[in-house]
Amino acid sequence: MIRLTKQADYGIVLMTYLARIPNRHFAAPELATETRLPLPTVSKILKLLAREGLLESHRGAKGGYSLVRPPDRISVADMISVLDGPIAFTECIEDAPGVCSQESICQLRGNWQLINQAVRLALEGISLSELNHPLDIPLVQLGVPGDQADPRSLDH
Amino acid sequence: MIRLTKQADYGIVLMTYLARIPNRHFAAPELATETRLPLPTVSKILKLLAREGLLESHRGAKGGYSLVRPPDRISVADMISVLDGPIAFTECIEDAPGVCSQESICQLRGNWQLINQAVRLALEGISLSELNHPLDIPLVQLGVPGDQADPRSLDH
DNA sequence: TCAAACAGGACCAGGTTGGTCCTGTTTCGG
DNA sequence: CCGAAACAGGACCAACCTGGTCCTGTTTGA
Ligand code: FES
Ligand code: FES
Repeated sequence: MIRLTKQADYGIVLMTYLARIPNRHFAAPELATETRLPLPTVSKILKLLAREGLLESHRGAKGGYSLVRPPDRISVADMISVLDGPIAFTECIEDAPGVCSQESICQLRGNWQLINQAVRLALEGISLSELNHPLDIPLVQLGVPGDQADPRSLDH
Repeated sequence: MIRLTKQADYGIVLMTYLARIPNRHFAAPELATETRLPLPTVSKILKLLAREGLLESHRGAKGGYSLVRPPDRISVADMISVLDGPIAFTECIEDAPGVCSQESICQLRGNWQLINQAVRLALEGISLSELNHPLDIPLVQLGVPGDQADPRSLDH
C-alpha cells in the first residue's frame, strides 16, 4: 500500500514537536502526553532516533531528547531513512547485486534507480522546519518544471 | 521498509515488456516465461492492470493484453496507483477526515500532503517509455533546483 | 539515596502480502 | 460445431513483518 510505517509516521510527528523549540529538550513522557501516543511506543522511537544520530539524549532525571542540528538541516528523507531504512522502492538497489531474482535477465535494472532517486530527491527537498511553516514552501519547485497544472488534478 | 509491494514491482516489469512493442499484444503465459515469473502471479497482475484500465484485454484463444495508450503517456505513478492503491505515505489524506487518531490535535495535518504530493509529483514525472530509454531523462529536473550536488552523496 | 529517565532487548498477537488454485466464460482454429 | 487456449473473478492459506508491550539495567539530578 506504499505507506510509511507507523514508526516513521509517529517519528516525524515527534520530530516536528521537538522542532518547535529547537534548543529545549523534551522527555519521552512529556512528548507522549503531548502527542497522545502511548509512552512505550514513543520511547522506543526516540531511542531509535537518538541511536541513529538525529537526536541527542540526556540521561538521568530531568533527562530527555533534543535535536542534534537545526530543523532546517534535517530533511524528511533523513528521518525516514533512519526510521524505515534506506529509501528504496525496490530491492534492486545499487551495489547490492544478487538480491533480485530478475537480475540476470532484467533489462531495466538501473531504471529502478531512476524511480528510487526521484523519490529520494523529493523527500530531501523538504526539511523539518518546513513542516512547521508550510507557507514557505513553493510547491511547484518540487514538481516537474513546466507542469503548472492545478494541484487538485493530481490525485485520482 | 518503504518498499513497493511485489505486485507493483512485477507489474512495472511486465508493463515495460509490453511497452517494447506497443502495438502487439502479449498473452500471460508468454510474458510469464519471458520474465521468468510464475504464471499464476503474472496472470493475476495482468488481470488487475486490465480491470483498472491500463491494459486492454483480448479474450479467447490467441488472446492477450496490450497497452491502452502509448507508453509515454503512462507514468510510473499511474502504475503504482493501480497496483498498490493511491500513492500516499500516510493515512492522513485529504478529504478523508476521521482516519487519523491525531487529527484533532495534530498541527501538521496538511503538511503530510506536502510529503505525499512531493512523492506523487516525482513519480508522475517518469513515464513508462522513459524506463525503456533511460538516456532521455535529465535527472536534475526531478531534484530541487539549485542543488547540483553529486548524486552519489544522496544515498545513505 | 531515591526516583525519574534513558538503553537495549525479548516477546507476541494481528494484519498484510505473496502466491496458488478453482470454476466460469470467451473466442479462434480446424 | 467442437475443443483448446486464454482471460475473469474469487477463495484461500502460509509466511512474514509490524505495532506495541514489557522487563531488566544504567545514568544522573535533587
Ligand atoms: S534487477 Fe531486479 S527487477 Fe531488474
Ligand atoms: S492528522 Fe494524522 S498525524 Fe496529523
